[in-house]
Amino acid sequence: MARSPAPKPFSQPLASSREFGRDIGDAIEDFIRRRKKATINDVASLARVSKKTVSRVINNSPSVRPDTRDQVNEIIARIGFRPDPQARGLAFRRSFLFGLIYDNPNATYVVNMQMGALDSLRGSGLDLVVHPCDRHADNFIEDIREFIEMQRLAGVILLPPIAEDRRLLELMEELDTPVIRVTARSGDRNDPPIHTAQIVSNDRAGCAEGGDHLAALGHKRIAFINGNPAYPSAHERRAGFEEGLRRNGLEIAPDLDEPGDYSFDAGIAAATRLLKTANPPTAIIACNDQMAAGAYHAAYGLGLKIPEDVTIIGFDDADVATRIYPPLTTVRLPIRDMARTATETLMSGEMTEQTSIVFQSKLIVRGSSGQAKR
Amino acid sequence: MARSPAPKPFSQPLASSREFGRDIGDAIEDFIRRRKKATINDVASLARVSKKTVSRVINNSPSVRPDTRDQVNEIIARIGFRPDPQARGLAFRRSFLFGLIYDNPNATYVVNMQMGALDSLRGSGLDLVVHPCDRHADNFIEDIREFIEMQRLAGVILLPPIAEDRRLLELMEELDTPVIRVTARSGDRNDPPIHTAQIVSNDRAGCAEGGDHLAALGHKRIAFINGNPAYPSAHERRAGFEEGLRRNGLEIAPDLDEPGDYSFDAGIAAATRLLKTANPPTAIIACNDQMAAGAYHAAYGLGLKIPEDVTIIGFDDADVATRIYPPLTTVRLPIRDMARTATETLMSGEMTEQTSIVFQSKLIVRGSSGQAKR
DNA sequence: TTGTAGGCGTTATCAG
DNA sequence: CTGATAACGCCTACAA
Repeated sequence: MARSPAPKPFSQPLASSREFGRDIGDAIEDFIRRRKKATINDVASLARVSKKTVSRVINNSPSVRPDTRDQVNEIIARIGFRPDPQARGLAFRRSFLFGLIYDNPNATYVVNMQMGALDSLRGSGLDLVVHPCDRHADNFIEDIREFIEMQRLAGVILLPPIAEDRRLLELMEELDTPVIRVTARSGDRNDPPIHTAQIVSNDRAGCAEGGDHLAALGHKRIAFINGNPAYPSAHERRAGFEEGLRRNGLEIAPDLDEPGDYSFDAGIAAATRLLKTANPPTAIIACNDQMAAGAYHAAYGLGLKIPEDVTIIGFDDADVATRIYPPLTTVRLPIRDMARTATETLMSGEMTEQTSIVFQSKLIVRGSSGQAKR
Repeated sequence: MARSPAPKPFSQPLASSREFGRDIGDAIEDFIRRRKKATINDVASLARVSKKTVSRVINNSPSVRPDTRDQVNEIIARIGFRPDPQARGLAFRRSFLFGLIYDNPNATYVVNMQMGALDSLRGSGLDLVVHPCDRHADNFIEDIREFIEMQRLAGVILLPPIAEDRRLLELMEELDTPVIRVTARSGDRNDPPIHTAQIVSNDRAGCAEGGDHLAALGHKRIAFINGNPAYPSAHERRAGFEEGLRRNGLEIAPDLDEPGDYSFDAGIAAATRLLKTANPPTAIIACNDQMAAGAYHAAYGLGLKIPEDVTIIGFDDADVATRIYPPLTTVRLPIRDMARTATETLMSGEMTEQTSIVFQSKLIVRGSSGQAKR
């Protein structure tokens, strides 16, 4: 996976106040008047240097005499030259585009990731191409291969859950395009090692805080609605909650342990079963906010009050967490920050297979959690 | 705004089972074995034709003899040649990227638009570059200009509210890049005409249905929480609701007419004021779902029940509409369909300044609306 | 219908 | 440090 460092994106040089000979000044005025898109040739002839020298300036080559550089930069600023990414890309065999690839149904999550990536991309001359995909489609891998190869992406960001997909990681290894994965930390499961830089979220930390929180509120009969077990995040979150409960002498009630799949409907179904049992829980932990919202519906549908009759906790701190009533106690991940860091790491070109930056999750206490009545 | 039609994106030819001479077959096998990215030159030499002929096949030029075309396509399929968008773009002076430009805080809306656009782009060889922006930033216009000019976008899709921005429309007119705007129909307001193709949503139709709906439920004391008046959509929606009420002999109670700005917090504030009045409304119309969710919070905060004590209606049918309890009666816009159509229209190249495709909104009745008690 | 020469705007090579 | 010349992969113009 040895990779040449990405070419440095273009950055606008500051205009200097250097003086030009009268003739050159006129030539520049002429040029500006024509209002045509400037090319490297225009800069070269106006600056009386070769294209290659201009190219060197553009790419911050150290082997340019300072005054030559200044002169070129002056012209560039004056005529408003911007190198064409297409032409540069053709020569570099690499575009000035980052690809964001995902198969994630959570709109808020995706948009936050996009925003974070764009935060870091802004002003760099790079742009973001989004590529949702369907990991269950027959051409899943081929579709992505084509996307990356055709666009000759400068970098790729993979979001969960496909960032865990073996087939995809193999593809990335083959493609020789810088990649970074965003993923939930897979603590102690013994998967084969992954040779890709990653931004990992420590889902456990915040979940454990959730366990503490429930203990502090006096809850003893605690239910759990699991996430989709196909995703590492589901295991991580569960492990986190269990750890938090265990260190307080508590546990998930074995008879109140429901499967789920991260969907709103699964949340309704699971919570309905839980709340209809003879000895219902005083608190329900849902593996994400969507299912927590489902639990609200189940509770309200049964005429229960939140948090008086049942405490509910979620995970994600998605928009929905504050929209449902009462606002949901949940665990927040710094999504946008993660995306920023992922993008910056990718841009820096200084990452290795070992690169792994961890972000901590944390509990946000809101109105859905209350004192246990029993 | 005269524009040359966009070059047709590349589409994969079907592999045929044509027979090759032994030597050519070998050459192909050799090529495939080398596993290097194929170029137009490879195809040309293997097919024993000139690059230009291959180019014609790629671009579906009619002036290629059918059997020549087949032969070239056969080679293309066999060696897996895909034309390089960068090189094509350089020659065409136009990239194979569509830009989606917006300044919209609604994640669901944005993602739906992206999905719709990508639905239509899929398999076309075009990709989508997303470009959120800040219409209040100093460099708002320049930022977008640079984005479009540098990437030489093949097309641009503008979403509301910036699709209404005069400065931006002037820029687009100047830039000579195909654009399509997505916007709320501005019925009878006498703005200067807009010279850009547009996909318009008829927000009124569904809102009027909302008025009918409230009338049918016997509501008479009806409150309104307005959207941000800076957006045409706010006026359109209001006009729609008013029309629906009026044709049933009803109106928005003059003393229950609250300003708003589409934000959740504004919804809470306005609804709180409304519900605390001496003679509160039996129904509240909110200009979007976020504010409707805010109204839920206000109602619940005051110990009221929905819909027993107050009926609430929103607009958008955003995710949140089904997550809050009870599910919200709201007006749905076919966002994704609109994005698909916008994209297809842009791809077809057959649009004019006059192009204007209207999508109807419609009422979705859910649990938040009930019979008026008074 | 097909091919040749040249160009799109940039960078790589390798001399000076 | 700088520059001429040849790519990069494809398309347009003009010929044949």
